Amino acid sequence: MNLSKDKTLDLVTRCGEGDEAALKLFFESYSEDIYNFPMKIFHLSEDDAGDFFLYAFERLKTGARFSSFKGKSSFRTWFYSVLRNMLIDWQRTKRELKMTNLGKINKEGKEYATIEDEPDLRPDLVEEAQELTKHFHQVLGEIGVEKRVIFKLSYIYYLNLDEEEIQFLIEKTNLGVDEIKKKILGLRSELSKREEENIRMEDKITSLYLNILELKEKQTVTVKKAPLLPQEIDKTSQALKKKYEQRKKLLEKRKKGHFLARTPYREVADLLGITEGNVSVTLLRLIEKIQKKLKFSELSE
DNA sequence: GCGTCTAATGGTCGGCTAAC
DNA sequence: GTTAGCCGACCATTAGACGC
Repeated sequence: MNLSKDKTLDLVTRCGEGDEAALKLFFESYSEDIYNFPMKIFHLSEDDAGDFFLYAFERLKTGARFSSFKGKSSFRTWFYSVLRNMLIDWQRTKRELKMTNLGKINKEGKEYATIEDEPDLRPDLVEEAQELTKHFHQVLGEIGVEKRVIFKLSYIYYLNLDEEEIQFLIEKTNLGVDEIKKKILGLRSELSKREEENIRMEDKITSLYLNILELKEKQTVTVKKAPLLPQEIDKTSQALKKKYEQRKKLLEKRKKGHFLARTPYREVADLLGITEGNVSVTLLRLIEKIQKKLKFSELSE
């Protein structure tokens, strides 16, 4: 459904006031956009898009978010920014749930999500993520301590070393506990810069998508004036092509896992006194092994 | 068969400059 | 201010050899 600018502004204002009829009409008009958003911009699967839809719905249904729309930009531009921020929050929540047990309990004794200080209304998803975390650590625990340390050091930004692993590092490096902790803190600090850069790249992907939408709109308008402005059409087409290529490159990088804050092999190799090639090959085989085990257990359930 | 290592290769990044 | 192109340095991956 395409509403006029005035009608959209009126609808959004009423949603901001918590008007139930307006909220109902809003979801009737924009459900499809919310659902398609993660697939179009972040190339997520339909399953993930469904999960994100529920996440977004829970956060939009009160109408409180709409009060920040002042009509300075087009509603769609504003709305996509809101969805983009929500999607980043959702992905972070998912990632944290997969890596660690949240362990945060509210006054009523319920677990809550880390991003927003409110109860998590999707217990099924929480349970599923916790199960996966448990499984992942179980599989990791079956690997020898040396390999496990290589793996955890490589992803030290997201994982913690247990006592056995720290003891192994002490013996292997002849460093004291404090020195090892200092080293790990140093690595995490460096990696946090990389994580910030990753978030910046996610923002860039969204911004490119919005640019593409604007250019497409411009192209439609210009084509209507053709053949008077053929050069203008050509210019817009070229700009559009360029934006598509930039976005494609970033999406490919993300697909290859370049948006993960992984410790450089050199750091891991130096600390353990092994070669970088050794780290690389060990990590590659470990990842294959872990994936195989996780897939096998999924199939056997 | 598995693990480790090395050398070669390909890919990426950062700095610089020029053009728009 | 942004983008593209170039180049050298650095990093990650891979193939192949070797030992257990």
